[in-house]
Amino acid sequence: MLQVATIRENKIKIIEQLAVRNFTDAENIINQVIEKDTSRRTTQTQLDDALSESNKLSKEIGKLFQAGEVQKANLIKEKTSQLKELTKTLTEELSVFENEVTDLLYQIPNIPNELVPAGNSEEDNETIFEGGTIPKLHNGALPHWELAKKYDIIDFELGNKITGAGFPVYKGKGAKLQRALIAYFLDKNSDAGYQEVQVPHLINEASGIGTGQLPDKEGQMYHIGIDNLYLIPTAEVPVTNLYRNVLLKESDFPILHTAYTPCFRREAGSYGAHVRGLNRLHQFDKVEIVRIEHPDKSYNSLNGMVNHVKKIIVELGLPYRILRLCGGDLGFTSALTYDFEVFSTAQNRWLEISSISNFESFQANRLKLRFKNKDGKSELAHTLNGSSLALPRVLATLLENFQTKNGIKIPDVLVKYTGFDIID
RNA sequence: GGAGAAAUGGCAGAGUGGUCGAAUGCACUGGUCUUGAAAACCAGCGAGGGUCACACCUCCGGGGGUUCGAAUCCCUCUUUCUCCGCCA
Repeated sequence: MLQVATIRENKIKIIEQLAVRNFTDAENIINQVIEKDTSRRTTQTQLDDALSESNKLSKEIGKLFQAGEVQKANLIKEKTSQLKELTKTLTEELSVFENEVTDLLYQIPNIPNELVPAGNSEEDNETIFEGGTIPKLHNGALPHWELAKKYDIIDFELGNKITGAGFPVYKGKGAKLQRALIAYFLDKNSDAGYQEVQVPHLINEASGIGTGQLPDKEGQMYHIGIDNLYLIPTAEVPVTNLYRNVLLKESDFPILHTAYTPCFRREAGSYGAHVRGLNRLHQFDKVEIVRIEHPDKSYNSLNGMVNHVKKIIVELGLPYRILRLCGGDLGFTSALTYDFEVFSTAQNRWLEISSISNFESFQANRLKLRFKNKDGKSELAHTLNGSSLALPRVLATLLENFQTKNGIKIPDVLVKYTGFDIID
């Protein structure tokens, strides 16, 4: 969430920038924030004064008791009782104002970076780079869900029995290929300086709030009621939350992590033909990269992350494009996002396999993730993350694009991980 | 799951109702000394709100309570440790 101080100081500019994401209610909400925060501060000052007075009197009472002047002490006690009533009222008022301000802040999305193009939907995303070549497939080339059946490497029906739709079972070379991809991605990330971490797959409420999944997107996560925990929708949540309530030194930057985790998403209301096969699942694997950065360096790092992911996709030999998300498609917490899409030849469509974002201080503010700057003041750090990569659609595209009449060829870089070079 | 103990500043560790935001040591930062380093000595050294800056307020695991006054007493939650049980 945004900081009230930032909102106060840049009100006009923020309203303008939020218009890029079609957030039309911005002016109204921002005015309310400022108004409520002013009340909050006034109340805070009144409360502080009352407490100050009360503290003074209490100390006096202490001294009087020690001096044995009980009567005088009792006289002052009456005064403090009145003050106590006052502080109680003010404390309640203060907490109401604080909650009102927080609730308002929760409704305001991150301020889009200047590079974010205006737009309403994914149609308006800006393609900034295309690479690789789309292969010519032989006659009778199949979509990946047919290939999965033909070579018996992914079973979509079997998962129905265990859990339900959207929980596929990977088998034999399918399972091995997926494991190979995970290992390959992790190695690439480690080589680029990202420290590997293994994190919990269940998160508590505070973690969900820290990275912005709660309270806004509660319905997207699986919730375990008995323990009030959520299954992670992405490794971003546990990994970024490693730094919740942390005060860093400037020399700690940059912080780079990579993690492999399964991801669980309810995907409520998104069934249909376009989500066949591996295109959209309730459980899928992903390798994530996360960075904690100095504010001056975060956009540089964002570009570095994009280049890093690009290299991996190029090595795999997939046709791809990089999109800069428009205001309408930009996530609530992000200031600038680049999506990678690969071309799934048999389906004749682009599939998103990575999304790389700079959240600036939006998450850091909720996380209370700060660092001591050169002036010795605490300042919010910047957080970034990206997929490198989401497995199912990479798998789908590999299967489709590298199919031949004799089987599915494994990209050279993966062979040392799979131990085989063809699925037949 | 049962029984007991504990949670204090970056770390260790005092503090059991009244000038305690908190002794002391280590670590860290600056300085003196030194050719340089170490050692020694001097000084500084938690966070948030608030202020032009002070003042002032809040925070001793989280929440609630008792009291004029709570790190200190009570309730509750969480976590950690020890013992027992169970177990990959």
